[in-house]
Amino acid sequence: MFSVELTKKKAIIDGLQYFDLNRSCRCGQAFRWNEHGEGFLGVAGDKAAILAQSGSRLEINPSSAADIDFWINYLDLNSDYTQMLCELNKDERLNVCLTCSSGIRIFKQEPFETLISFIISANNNVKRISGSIAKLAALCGEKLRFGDIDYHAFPEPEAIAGLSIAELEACGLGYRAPYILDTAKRIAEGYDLNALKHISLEAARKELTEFKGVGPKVADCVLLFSLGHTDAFPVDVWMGRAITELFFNGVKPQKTEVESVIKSLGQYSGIAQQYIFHYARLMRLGKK
DNA sequence: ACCCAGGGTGACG
DNA sequence: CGTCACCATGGG
Repeated sequence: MFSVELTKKKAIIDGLQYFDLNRSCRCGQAFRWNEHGEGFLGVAGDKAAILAQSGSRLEINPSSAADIDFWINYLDLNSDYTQMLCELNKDERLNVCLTCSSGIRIFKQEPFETLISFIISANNNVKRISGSIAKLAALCGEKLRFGDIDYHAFPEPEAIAGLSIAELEACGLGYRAPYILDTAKRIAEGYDLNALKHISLEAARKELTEFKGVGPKVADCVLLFSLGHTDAFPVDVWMGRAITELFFNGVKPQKTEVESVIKSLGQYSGIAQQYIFHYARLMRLGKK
């Protein structure tokens, strides 16, 4: 599948297929990856890494040498996308998306971090979302060092739960501040997000939308990006446009018609969603 | 000044 | 059940 070569502190992965670091880091699934030299510097939880790709070769430079397996799992490199892509490519309407978006992998993120991040994402844009998360981490995330790089871990639920509304608003969270506070308190009190991995998509959705600031779209992002539900299908403004163009010849469909299309995409519809989303933004569908 | 951004809430019918 | 004004904030 792929080989791993370990040096003192780095790992060289070779023989990768269907992996595009640049697209995966920029596609809007995670908000703590930034360009760094030839690659990307990212933070997940309390871990950081510098990643650089050249063809089928990926260099992983982790903040701790013990985290190589963590990053291989985070990047979902152990999954074989061959069969899934083959499955999705049977739908001709997806061909153009899969071509333009090839190599995007769904990162396996931590549920609480993902939940907070996507509550922030509501009616917001990627640049501002990233900025707010960075400010939140700087405010109450553990301060850590990676070589000569200072960074902050994503805050623990208890840390966010201890903030005031004013402190949260200072992170640029606007009207979402009380949602973030309430959610952090619930998790700090012991709500187990990981349990949602093992129940049905519908039941998990219902649970998540009980959190303030979490509607169907945010719930599906959390389910897809952190809870292993590959058939969760977030529909935002871009997806609405893309579905209208790709599946309904530009005529806005009914809600039930959209649901029918999603169902037809099968158990990997969420992965397809990511490819379609990237395609829609790339093509600026619905804009000049 | 207006519109938009990986939408959700609450009120109203 | 569906619709819709409103919600903070910053960039285009």
